[in-house]
Amino acid sequence: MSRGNCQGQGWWHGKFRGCGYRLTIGREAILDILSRSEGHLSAEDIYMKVHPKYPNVGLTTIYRTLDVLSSLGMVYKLDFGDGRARYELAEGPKGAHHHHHLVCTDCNKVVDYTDFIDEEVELLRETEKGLGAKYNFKITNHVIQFYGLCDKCSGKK
Amino acid sequence: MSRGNCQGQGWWHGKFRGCGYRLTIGREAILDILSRSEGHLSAEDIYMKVHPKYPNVGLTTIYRTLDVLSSLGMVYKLDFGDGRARYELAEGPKGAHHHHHLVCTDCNKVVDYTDFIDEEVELLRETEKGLGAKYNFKITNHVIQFYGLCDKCSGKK
DNA sequence: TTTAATAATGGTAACCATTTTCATTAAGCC
DNA sequence: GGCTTAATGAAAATGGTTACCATTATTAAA
Repeated sequence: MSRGNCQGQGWWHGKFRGCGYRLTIGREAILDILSRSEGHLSAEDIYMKVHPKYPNVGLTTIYRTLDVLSSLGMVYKLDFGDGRARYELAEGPKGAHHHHHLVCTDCNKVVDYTDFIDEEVELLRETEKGLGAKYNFKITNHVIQFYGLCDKCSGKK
Repeated sequence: MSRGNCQGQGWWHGKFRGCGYRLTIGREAILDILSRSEGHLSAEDIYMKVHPKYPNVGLTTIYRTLDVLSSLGMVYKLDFGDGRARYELAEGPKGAHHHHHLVCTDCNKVVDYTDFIDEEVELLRETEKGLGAKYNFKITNHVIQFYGLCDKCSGKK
């Protein structure tokens, strides 16, 4: 297999193998879907997209794979408060832009924003350091999200 | 019973009536529990605490009441990522301290912190204004939360 | 290549917090 | 007290996610 630089079989190949996981058809299909569709897909969304091409990849595998991916830090598991988790690929090899989310509570539209990101990230980093020390927490993650009504939905009613 | 000035029947009486809601035993019991127990209670937690005194207040009513309370802004509905919602009284008449949360992903312990709150709130306000204008969102809410391992849990294993 | 060890899979049933349904009860107003 | 209608509770339904388990695929060893 090629050297470590992510050419030829997807940059994730190495990551999987390095952690003792096997790179299977199903997993590859899921990663493929995630990387080709910019968005926040639910497990079922992914299932729907994978199924036509690979009809024998079950929903269970989708969930299991997303779990693995998220524990490897390759995928972010997002919660927009509508009762189903969404998943998005973490920064790839070339580092997709870090962003936060703005969620419409009516139509569930999600806007990725990067405005203020620098300030937010800086404050988060600072806060993490402070809180971690004060409360003896080993902070691994954070959520910052805004909820409201989008253009269209705030006009209704 | 006394006149309208919030003496003797709880400060929430007026708020309820003013919005066309009826003040019932169940609702009062729930508010009572929420205001007396500092914490983040799940619907079932509340049910458990209400039940001994008012055995005929059902879980359904708990859920429905929490919904009303949260739509009135009297209660915050929180999501710590463990599959069940938590509720806490919003600032009462004397204004409890605004705080954010630090959640242990292992034992689900939650720390309310107020450190950095001022900076956070200021940044949030700014961001809300900026994002609202740019994306035409009417922002009504935000979440800022940290996840990690608490003192005890990071020591295990 | 054959084989053995074990990781991964898919279908189904289970899980469990939350909602819905609907007939009954109780609040608030006269 | 009587009336209108919101509120209620019990049970059933819902729906995303997980557990179970027998089967299959992958890898390393022989």
